Amino acid sequence: MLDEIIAKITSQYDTLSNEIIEEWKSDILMLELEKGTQLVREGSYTNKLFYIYKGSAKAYHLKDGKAIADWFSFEHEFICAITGYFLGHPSEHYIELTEDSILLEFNRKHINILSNKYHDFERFTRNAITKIMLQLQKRVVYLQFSTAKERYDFLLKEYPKIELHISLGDIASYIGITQETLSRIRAQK
Amino acid sequence: MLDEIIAKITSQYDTLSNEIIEEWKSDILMLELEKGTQLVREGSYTNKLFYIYKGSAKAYHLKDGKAIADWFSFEHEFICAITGYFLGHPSEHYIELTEDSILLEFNRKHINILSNKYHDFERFTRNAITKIMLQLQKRVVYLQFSTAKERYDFLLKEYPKIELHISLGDIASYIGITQETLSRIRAQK
DNA sequence: AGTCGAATTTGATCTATATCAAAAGATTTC
DNA sequence: GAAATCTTTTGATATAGATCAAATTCGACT
Repeated sequence: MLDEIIAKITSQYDTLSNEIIEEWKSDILMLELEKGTQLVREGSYTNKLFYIYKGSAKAYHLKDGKAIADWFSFEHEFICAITGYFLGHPSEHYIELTEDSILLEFNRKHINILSNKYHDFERFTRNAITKIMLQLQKRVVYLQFSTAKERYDFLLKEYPKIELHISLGDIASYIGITQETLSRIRAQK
Repeated sequence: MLDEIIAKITSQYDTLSNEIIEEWKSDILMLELEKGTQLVREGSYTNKLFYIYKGSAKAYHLKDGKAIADWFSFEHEFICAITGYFLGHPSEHYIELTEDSILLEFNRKHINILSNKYHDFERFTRNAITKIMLQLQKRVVYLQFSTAKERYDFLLKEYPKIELHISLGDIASYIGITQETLSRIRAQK
């Protein structure tokens, strides 16, 4: 099963040689965890990167005591506590499963070792980061200047089935509006 | 002078061998252009990446006929029409110099050739993209849920001297508020 | 199946910021 | 250096969406 998942991951980016994949596999954890499990807590040092095989997860932070969603990850996507992972700072984010999930856990050190050792793996990580960067760029554009309804419509275009997996409150905070406002937008559809 | 600039760039990320630098130099254009010059226009295909050595530039797009700033770049920073460059789509952005500037122009094809040929160069580009990604992440956080004043304070912390280089209207659109609101925030300092 | 707690909806009110308009200041141009 | 143009400020008003509060619906657990 792990082979199958890795085949799926590499098909999304670049093909990697068997040699690289074998070495990579030696340090991957496969986890099956239930909804609500916290993978990362705010303030902790984290060097973990997750790949969702089944299920979904969210990264969020607290502002004035309220949870604000920062990143959702669904099947075949990565998620990490972004500043913690890339900068080595204590995490500003929590990561929590929003459904019962099967996921892979990678370790930053091991990823870096592989990136340094294999040019192909370095390219692979660059492509993964580029994808995250472009997703963030899209979010900036619609957070900058658009109405609550435009934000919601944009999100639905990106993730048509998000409602099946993520609660209204989390969706609202992700697009920068209150849950009451989102509820009213939904009502008039 | 080109050598000096390249030394500065690589010192910000990773050291590159002389061999790589020589090959890289063979396809770099150095430009001295005046304020207001448009480097990229909306709708055009663009495979150019710029590095600001002196001066500054902005990327912006039009929404309902109004210019909305997406990215500022100051001395020793990169700028490109992000979706055009990374996805090969017609550009959604304009890029324009906000001051008389000296800049380097790189070509995507050449960058990609170097990245494929040299592992060290691949790592260098990954680091540059990671930096852009982290900048975008920070912007998302403050655009998501903060008041006009919080956004402005945050921007000033990031770029204390931005006022010397960028007009009030551009700054306002960058943080997602109107210029009248920004003017009033400034007034009560 | 019924109970309890959480999530969502609905209602009433408030407020930060947008919008529209015009004046005041800067900067560029010939 | 006066005219023209662009940028910033100030004022008056409108409004999208926040906030506060309560009712309703949903879902998990015994």
